Amino acid sequence: MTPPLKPRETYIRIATSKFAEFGYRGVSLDAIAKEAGVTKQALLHFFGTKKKLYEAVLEDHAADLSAHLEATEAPSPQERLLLHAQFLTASQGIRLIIRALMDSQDTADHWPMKSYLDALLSFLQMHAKVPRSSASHLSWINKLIGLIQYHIISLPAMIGMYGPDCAQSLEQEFEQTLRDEIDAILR
Amino acid sequence: MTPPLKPRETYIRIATSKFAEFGYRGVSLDAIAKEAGVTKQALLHFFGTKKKLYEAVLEDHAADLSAHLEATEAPSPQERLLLHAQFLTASQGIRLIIRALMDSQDTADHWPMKSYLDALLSFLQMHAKVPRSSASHLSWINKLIGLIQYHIISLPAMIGMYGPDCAQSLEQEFEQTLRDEIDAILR
DNA sequence: TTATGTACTTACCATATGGTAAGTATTTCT
DNA sequence: AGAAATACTTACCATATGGTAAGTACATAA
Repeated sequence: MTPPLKPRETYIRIATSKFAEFGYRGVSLDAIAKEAGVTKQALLHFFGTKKKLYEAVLEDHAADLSAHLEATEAPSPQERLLLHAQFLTASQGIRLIIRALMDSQDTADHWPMKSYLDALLSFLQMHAKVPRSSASHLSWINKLIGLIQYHIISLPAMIGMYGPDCAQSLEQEFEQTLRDEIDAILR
Repeated sequence: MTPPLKPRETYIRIATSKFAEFGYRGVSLDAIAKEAGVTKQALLHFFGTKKKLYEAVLEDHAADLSAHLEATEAPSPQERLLLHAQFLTASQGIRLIIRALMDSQDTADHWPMKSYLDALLSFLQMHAKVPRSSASHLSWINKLIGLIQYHIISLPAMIGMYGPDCAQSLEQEFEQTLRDEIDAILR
C-alpha cells in the first residue's frame, strides 16, 4: 500500500488538477484549500503566495512528464513515443501546459516546462533516422502537442455540438494521426 | 473613410481582444470598460451581464470567421483554405476559440462557434477530392486548428526558452506544415 | 413642446480574493 | 522536561468584482 502523501504533495496534486481545469486566474486559493479540507492559510504556509504555488505545480508537473518519458519502455522508439503521447493524452498535463502557455505573460517570467521540452528534444535527436535541425524537431514537437492538446480540449465541445456518436470516430482518427506523425519523424 | 463604430461594436471589439488574451475569468468588466473609456455600467447597459457580453463576443467572432471563409477568393480551393488558415493564424480568433473551448464547462451551455465549424465542414465536403465521412473531416479540422493554435500560443514561450533565433525557422516549418496538411486533404 | 429612447453616469452593495498577523496543537529533537 | 519545528487555525484587512438602482444629458419623434 502506498504511504500517505505528505501535505505538500497533496496540495500540489489538487492544485495541479484545478489549475489545469480552470487556469491560474480561474482558481482561488480557497477553492483549492476547500478541496483539500483545509483553510487557504495552510497553502500560504507552504507556498507563500498563489504565484509560487502555481510555479511549484508547473515545475512538479514538468518533472513528472520527463520522468514518464524516461521510464517508458517499449520495443522501439516509435512505440515508446506513442506510449508517452498516449499518457499525455490521458493525463491532465496537456491542459496544464496550454494554460501555462496562454497565461505566460500573466504569470511566468521563467519557463518551468523547458526541462520537459529538452527531454523530448534529446529523445528525438537520439532516435530520428534522418538528422534534422533542433528547430525542426521543436516544430514537430509543437505539432504533436498541438494535436493532442486540441483533441483533448475540443472533444467535449465536439460532443456537445455534434452528439456523442462523433466521439468514437474522432478518437480513432486521432490515434491514427498520432501514429502517422510519429512514424513520419522516427523513420 | 470608415464610418465611426457604433458603441456596441466598439465594446465587442475591445472585449474580443481582452477575452482572447486573458480568458473569461481573466478579464473584468472594469478592464474592458476602462479601455473603452467608459464605466462598466455602459457595458451592463448593452449586454446585461458579463456572460451575455462574452456570448455576444463569441457569436460575433464566429460570424466574422465564417464571413472571411466565404469571402476569400483564390484560384484553387487549396489556396483559398491556405489564405483562410493564414488569416486565422494572424487574427486573435484562435486564442478566443481555445479560451472558449477550455472555459466551456465554465461558461457556455451552447456552442456559438458551431456555425463556423459547419461552414468549414461544408467547404471541405464540397472540395475534397476523395469523399470522406464528416467525422473524418471534423477530425482534420481539429488537426488544423490544433496546429495553428498551438503554434500561436507556444511561439512566445519558445522564443522565451530558445531565444529569438528559433522564431523564423519555426514560422517557416509551420507554414510548410500548413501547406502539406491542406494538400493532403484537398487532393 | 412634450414624450420617448439612447447612452450613458454616480452611488452603492454583497461577495470573493490574496494576503498579513498572531495564536494553537502536535510531534520531534536535545 | 524544555525547545523548536511542523502544520495548521481564527481573525482581520484592503482591494476587486459583478451587479442593482436611480439619475442625467442629449437626440429624435409626435
